[in-house]
Amino acid sequence: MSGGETTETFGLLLHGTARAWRQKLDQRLKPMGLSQAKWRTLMHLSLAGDALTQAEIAARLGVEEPSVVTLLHRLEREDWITRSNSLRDRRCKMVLLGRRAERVITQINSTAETLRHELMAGIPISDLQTCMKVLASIRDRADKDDRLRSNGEGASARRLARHNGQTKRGDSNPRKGAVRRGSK
Amino acid sequence: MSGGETTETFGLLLHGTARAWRQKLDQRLKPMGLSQAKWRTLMHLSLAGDALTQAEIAARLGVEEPSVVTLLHRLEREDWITRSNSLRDRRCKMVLLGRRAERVITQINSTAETLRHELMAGIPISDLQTCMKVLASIRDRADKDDRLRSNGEGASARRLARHNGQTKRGDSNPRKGAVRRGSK
DNA sequence: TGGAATTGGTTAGCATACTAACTAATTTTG
DNA sequence: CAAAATTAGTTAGTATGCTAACCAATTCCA
Repeated sequence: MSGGETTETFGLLLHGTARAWRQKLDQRLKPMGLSQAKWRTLMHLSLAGDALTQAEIAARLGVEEPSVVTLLHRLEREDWITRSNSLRDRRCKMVLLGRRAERVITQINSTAETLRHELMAGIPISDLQTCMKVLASIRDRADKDDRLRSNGEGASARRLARHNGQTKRGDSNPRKGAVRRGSK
Repeated sequence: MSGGETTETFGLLLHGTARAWRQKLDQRLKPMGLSQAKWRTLMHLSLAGDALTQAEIAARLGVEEPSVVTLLHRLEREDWITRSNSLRDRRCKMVLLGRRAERVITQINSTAETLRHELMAGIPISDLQTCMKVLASIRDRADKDDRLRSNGEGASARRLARHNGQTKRGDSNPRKGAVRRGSK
């Protein structure tokens, strides 16, 4: 290992911890027929208390829209949610919880809560808070756009799309013309 | 702050941070034709300094063997590695770095190193260490097997497959039927 | 007001990871 | 030693996520 010891391990540790957590949660929710992606979607819908558009869901989950398309397809196919066209805006589809989901939401939340408790039991609150501060700091930096560095153009406060507001991805996304292809 | 708030955010934060880090790394390595999964594989091969079997690679990466199969397929197709049958054990395939990989390994490592530096710049070492301690603690707990607790059955103290040793996964994998006697 | 840009959703194609079930080779054991 | 079990690798099928490219509706603005 070439680098500093501390920094070397951090990435692996962070990744490994998130992974272990996710897998454990998956493992416990699987008997209910739910993966983490599905559970998180249902949870956000439940928190919202109201129908959401797919774009809003994508923003809250922190994933791209095409990802939620298939995710919602699966959820719909399994009767967890329903989708209907918005009357306001004919582009939108409103997503809301189905009966089946409402019945198990609390159960699901308590499972997740129990796991959280188990995993963090005995860790001093202050350490936990320090850890969260560090993580938030790292995440904010990682979320920030590069290209302030490499690219000399305007690059003023581009988007910063936080994934908990409903800011969509107003990125430079020239869908139509002049795209670069053929890389690899 | 009372308990709920802290624990509520932690999972999301952990997940989001790991995710942001991963995406940033992917984004920077992509121009070199490498994703994180590929880069990590090459790094572990490089660290080993010698050929590894696929099972060893899976253990080091912390993924299942079927996952490395396709991963190595892609790496081989793109000339990053070569695979050959072992002379010792005709079941095994030995995997080793190709020329192409050797040439860029250092470059790859330095990219990752730079990113780490950027992301953690300005964070006090002591905070970082506290954070790592917390993460390690959580990960260890999440990796541990359940069913000592909730399940009253024999439970035969499974193993605890750490994903950094070379412990293989003698996991619950009853391929055919009815195995499970006191191995280990 | 009418074209241009933006936004919401979709499809297509790929990357990554999983479990289940299989084959082939080796090791364990009765 | 031969049967049984384990180990290494594979294939098949699925879940989850991504980017690129597209359509349709809406909004912006000259």
